[in-house]
Amino acid sequence: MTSEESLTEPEVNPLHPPMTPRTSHPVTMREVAEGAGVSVATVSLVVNNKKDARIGAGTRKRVLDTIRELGYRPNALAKNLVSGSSRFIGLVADAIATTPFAGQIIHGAQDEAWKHGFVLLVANTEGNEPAEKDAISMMLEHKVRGILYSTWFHRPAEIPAALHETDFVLVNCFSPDSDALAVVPDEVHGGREATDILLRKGHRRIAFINATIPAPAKDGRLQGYREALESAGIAFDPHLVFDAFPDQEGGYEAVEELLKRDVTAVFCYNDRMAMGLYDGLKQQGLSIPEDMAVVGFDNQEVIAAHMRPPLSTVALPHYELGAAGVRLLLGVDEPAGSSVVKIECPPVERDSVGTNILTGPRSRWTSTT
Amino acid sequence: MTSEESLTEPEVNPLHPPMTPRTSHPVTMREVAEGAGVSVATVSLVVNNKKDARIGAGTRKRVLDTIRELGYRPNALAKNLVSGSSRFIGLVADAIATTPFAGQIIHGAQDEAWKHGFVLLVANTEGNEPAEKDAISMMLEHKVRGILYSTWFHRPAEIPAALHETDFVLVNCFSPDSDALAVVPDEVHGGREATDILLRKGHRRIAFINATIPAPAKDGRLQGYREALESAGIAFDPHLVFDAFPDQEGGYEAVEELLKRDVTAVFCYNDRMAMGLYDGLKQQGLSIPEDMAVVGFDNQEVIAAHMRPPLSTVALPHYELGAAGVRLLLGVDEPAGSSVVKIECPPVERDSVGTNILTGPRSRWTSTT
DNA sequence: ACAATCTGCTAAAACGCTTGATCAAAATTG
DNA sequence: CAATTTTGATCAAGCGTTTTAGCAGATTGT
Repeated sequence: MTSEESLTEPEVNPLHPPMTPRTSHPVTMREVAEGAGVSVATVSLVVNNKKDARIGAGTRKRVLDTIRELGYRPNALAKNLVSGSSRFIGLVADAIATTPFAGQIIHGAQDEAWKHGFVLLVANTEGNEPAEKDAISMMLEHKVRGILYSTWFHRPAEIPAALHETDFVLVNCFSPDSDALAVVPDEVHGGREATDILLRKGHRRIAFINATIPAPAKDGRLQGYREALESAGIAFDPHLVFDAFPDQEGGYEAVEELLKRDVTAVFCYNDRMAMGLYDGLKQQGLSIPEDMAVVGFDNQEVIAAHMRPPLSTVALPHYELGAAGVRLLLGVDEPAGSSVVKIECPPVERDSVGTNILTGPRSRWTSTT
Repeated sequence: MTSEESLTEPEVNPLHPPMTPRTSHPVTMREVAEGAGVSVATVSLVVNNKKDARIGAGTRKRVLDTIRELGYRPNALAKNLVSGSSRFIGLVADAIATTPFAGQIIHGAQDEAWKHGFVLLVANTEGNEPAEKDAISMMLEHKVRGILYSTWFHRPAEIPAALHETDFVLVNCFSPDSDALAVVPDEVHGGREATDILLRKGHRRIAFINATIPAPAKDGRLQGYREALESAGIAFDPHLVFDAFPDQEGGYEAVEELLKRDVTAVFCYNDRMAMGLYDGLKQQGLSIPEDMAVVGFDNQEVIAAHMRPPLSTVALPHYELGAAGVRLLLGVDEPAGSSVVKIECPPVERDSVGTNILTGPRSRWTSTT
């Protein structure tokens, strides 16, 4: 190599593979600056087009062009470093996989986070302690804006100590002995909605098959059932309420008990139970909703919408839980009153409740999904 | 300020709120260094306990203690900045929520990523173009190690241009016109497994109700069905194969056609179809598996395991898809031969196929989940 | 015509961490 | 005991940004 390398014009040479420098290491702001013949500061100002920055039209264009030419992408890591705070929100779930529900929580959280310029960092712990600790550590190390700690079914939860090192919101669970922010489904309201569906059809004797296992849902839905009856001026008959294991088997087996009750309608603790109940009823030669109107709970799309007839139910607002969790975390929503925010469970009417038993088949309540 | 500020003893003063500095801004390495009376370099060496770094036992302990005292957490952002590469893996999904399946992909990916010290950045695009572009951009800006691009059902997919700016792997989809790395379920193998379940029970005339809509699954499963028959020395009878819409309704309505076929067993394109089929069969007074053995496909836990009787099916390996995707991305696995890796679909036997129709009720194949 | 103002841009210090080069002191050698 | 090696720890540069302060030249006001 001879010394006079600067013989060539110092004009912008056809630098880099003309477009998309895919193989090479990422293009930095400095390279853009050099390419455009300006300082990095200028590039930064253009990139973020700061309102009060005074940049000449020509320069701006030159920078923008160079950016396009080089395929520059800002480095979020560096950006976060200097700004001190990252745009991450952590989501710790105890069962991403076990259930379709978790997906909805993630979805809601991710949408809402995105809306505010944040991205989701997810970790699955499959309920195991050390994994959970690791997950939280990792998130803290990434300086997340905060953490959503979610469970796949509504329940009380212990708050992992590390969570206190950052902002956090419990999603689908709550802490009985602290006033941590939490978002949970409004079980009582849901129970009322479920019962109301049947009441609106004119049913007066409505059974409620509750779960055998203790849970906020168990108590809440029962209370909702009672409240709905009361509002309708119907006396609560304890005889119409009994327990079964909350799955298909349980529902199937509950049929015998149910038929002793002399009711025209039944509210099942969940959709799976209703699914089993369907089988049992059909086996008895009974038809739904003519012989027995049925509503479930959970709105498990895969089953509820496609049973024969499609099952009326009440939806668990998982999407909303995730979204509300993020809003609470970011302070977009303020918790009113209690630190536990309750989200309504919207009713979903399908054919399993038929038409109004009083006004006949022309009821306007029937809907198909 | 007078000049003699160093009057106070330079000994470690009781700095900071004794423990867990929750309110204040995060503790940095420099604060630890000051606290322990060493340089940041030393702290760094201790934190990462570098093998070849020579640190005195005393110093090490002092640093470690200070770290604990102050509640120091390394800043992953800064760490990544200097090292150039982040420990992120992006997961772009077209439908986190619509289906329970996506959850499994996330789960598998997250477990595997974690295993290699990576964390998952998830983004849901709900199939819409701009969201997808944004998601990918965001991931590129975070300098992810690579991106998993996943779809909720197995299908050909177009590769978003931006993906080429980093390493990526298609999950549950593939690019017909490029040799991009991809992981998909082995539909053919699955079809064979499904058919084999029935063959093992001694069935010879087996119907296959395929989907009406075109998909890799449609062709693959059919081919698997044919291969299985062939291996068993049974001639393929096109009359035994017909199409139905792949949901409960479709299955229900397919019963009529099915019963014209004079078969003892049926392989349904998916579980939902099988679910409808159950209803139809029962309504005809037929019982499963005595009058008709049934296998489905997908192993949708919510339904398959809890139908009456529990449905034999073939599982879509979503968890494995996610995990294999990550391995492929990180180069842990090398694709053998084709750039499209096929994952086996394991059979899941339940009671819907009953006992061997030839050897009677003592078959060892029956299993309950 | 000269100060005051405005315009367009740059220098340089952070941000929290890693790491190769150094360096002083202590331990080992011949 | 001087020369060498080892040990223990520090310096300082750098990762890719943002941002404050500031500087030169152009434009205005009087």
